[in-house]
Amino acid sequence: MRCMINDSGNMKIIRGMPPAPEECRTCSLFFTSGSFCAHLGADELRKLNEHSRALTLKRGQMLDGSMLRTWPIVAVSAGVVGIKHLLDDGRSTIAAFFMEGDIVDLRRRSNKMRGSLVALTRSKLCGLSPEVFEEIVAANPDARRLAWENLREQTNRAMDHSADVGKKQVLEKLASFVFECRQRQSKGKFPDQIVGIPIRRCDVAEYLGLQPETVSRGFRELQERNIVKFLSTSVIEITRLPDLKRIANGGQVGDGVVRNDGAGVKVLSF
Amino acid sequence: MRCMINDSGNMKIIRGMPPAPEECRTCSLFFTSGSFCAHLGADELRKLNEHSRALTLKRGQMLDGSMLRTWPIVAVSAGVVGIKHLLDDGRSTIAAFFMEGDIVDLRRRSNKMRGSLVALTRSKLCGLSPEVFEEIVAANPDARRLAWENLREQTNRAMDHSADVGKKQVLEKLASFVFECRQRQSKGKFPDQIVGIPIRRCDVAEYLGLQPETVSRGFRELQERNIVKFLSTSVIEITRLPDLKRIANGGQVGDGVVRNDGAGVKVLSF
DNA sequence: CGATTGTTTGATCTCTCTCAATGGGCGTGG
DNA sequence: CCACGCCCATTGAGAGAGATCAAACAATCG
Repeated sequence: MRCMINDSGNMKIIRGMPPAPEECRTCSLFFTSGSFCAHLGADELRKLNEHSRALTLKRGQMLDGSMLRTWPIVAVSAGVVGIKHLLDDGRSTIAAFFMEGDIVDLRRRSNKMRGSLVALTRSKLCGLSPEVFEEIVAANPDARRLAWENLREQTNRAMDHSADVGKKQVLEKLASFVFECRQRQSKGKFPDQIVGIPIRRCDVAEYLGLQPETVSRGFRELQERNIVKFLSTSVIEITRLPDLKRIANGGQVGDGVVRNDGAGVKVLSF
Repeated sequence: MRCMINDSGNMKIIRGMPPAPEECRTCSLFFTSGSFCAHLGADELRKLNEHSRALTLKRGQMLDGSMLRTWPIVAVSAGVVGIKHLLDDGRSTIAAFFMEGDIVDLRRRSNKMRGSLVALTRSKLCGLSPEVFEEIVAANPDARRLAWENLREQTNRAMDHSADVGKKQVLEKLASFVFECRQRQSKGKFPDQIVGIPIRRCDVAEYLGLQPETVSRGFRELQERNIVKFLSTSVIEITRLPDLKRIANGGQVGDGVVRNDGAGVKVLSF
């Protein structure tokens, strides 16, 4: 890293290095320690920035094919974007979603891209030049490691998600989703047991392969069982973490009313 | 590439280079032009081989945690392996499957691995040393590009698959699955309209989030509609490619009996 | 503040799962 | 080489979970 943040929140450039480009210095990725950009030298950053394009998307806006051909690699600096697949009869699915720090590489070998990148909230992206990106990845081991880890993480998440939507029950899907949100939300944003749902109900539904109505009913049931509590539409508190975990793993769990917890054995009724 | 295959099928080492290790010379990956190993120099190959471990798995065998900690990166040289997720109540899901040429990187950042690698057919694997792998990827741009492409392809497949299992209908899942098999089967193995199903029905079911019975019924319906024809349990012929494609894309399609194709308009009955 | 979009609730229906039983294929062992 | 046994694939009938439809309510945005 060529820059540091001091206690008063100001950035301090390590002297002797040329400064990072203005656009980057105001970008959250520049400061996020786990992010690709934070591991670049000022010279690399400048070159990447010169061949980048900042994009601001409103919810619902979509990066179409021509855009993606020019900017197939996109870094997310704020908001949530998703890969949306459309079916002929209008049904649509969100195959994955990406948040701050994710680098989405939409280049695809032979077959055409299925799905397109859609903003699920107002979001800020940075389209990166594939050539410069490759160049940096070749030269900078740190950046390479991070890019590889990021992509691998996306693969793992996508595979986990496949399993989640494949295993059928609604409550299980929702519980897994809550944990996915918890794991991905930036540290320190909320206490551990508070989870922000970064996307709307209908997007949750499309992500989990459900109907919005079903999502609503499922969340309601979790709340009625005292496993979670909705502080607002998009912020929930996990009140019974073990139960939620058990549900996410496919284990049965009761209505939250403990009949007998004397010997660690809970007799549960339905 | 440091080696070539001549017309009579024999391998010819380009002179001046040390020969590749014996184990590699008998491995299919050594010859497959799109594979990682085929793009390594003999010296790289030898070093990788020295720190590798060949594994032969029978159907059902699983690479457990301790194995995966030592060999988190695995190249598949024959057969089919899958990532299997188990739920507390016994349900299981195949989140993804891998075939010849795939490099499966099971290293995972913070959270523990969900799911484990299981052989879906008798298969041959090669556990690679992460250190040597990294070293090669750093030094060899060709290898880096291939490894990256392979991983990205896995990500894309996993995301497509999420969408497939999320969008509900059985026939659509099966149609998509047939296309996935077709796309992934090695070129020249079958004519274009013939697709081999490399895994068993029950694995297809677990992969698509269905029950084996439902898979069976679905395939039967596709055959009754004259869209596909089963040459054997594991080999199918696509008889109406456009219809199968339409189904895979979520469009409605009739019973295969064309009522009126005069003006390109098909009136379909159900 | 009004219009639009998103969320929740209830009633009904349909698709897929479940359970049970039969049939076929493949490998094993004689 | 053939017969046996096991596992897998298939078929059918019934049940349940989630989808669908319709409508009221809440939230967001210009």
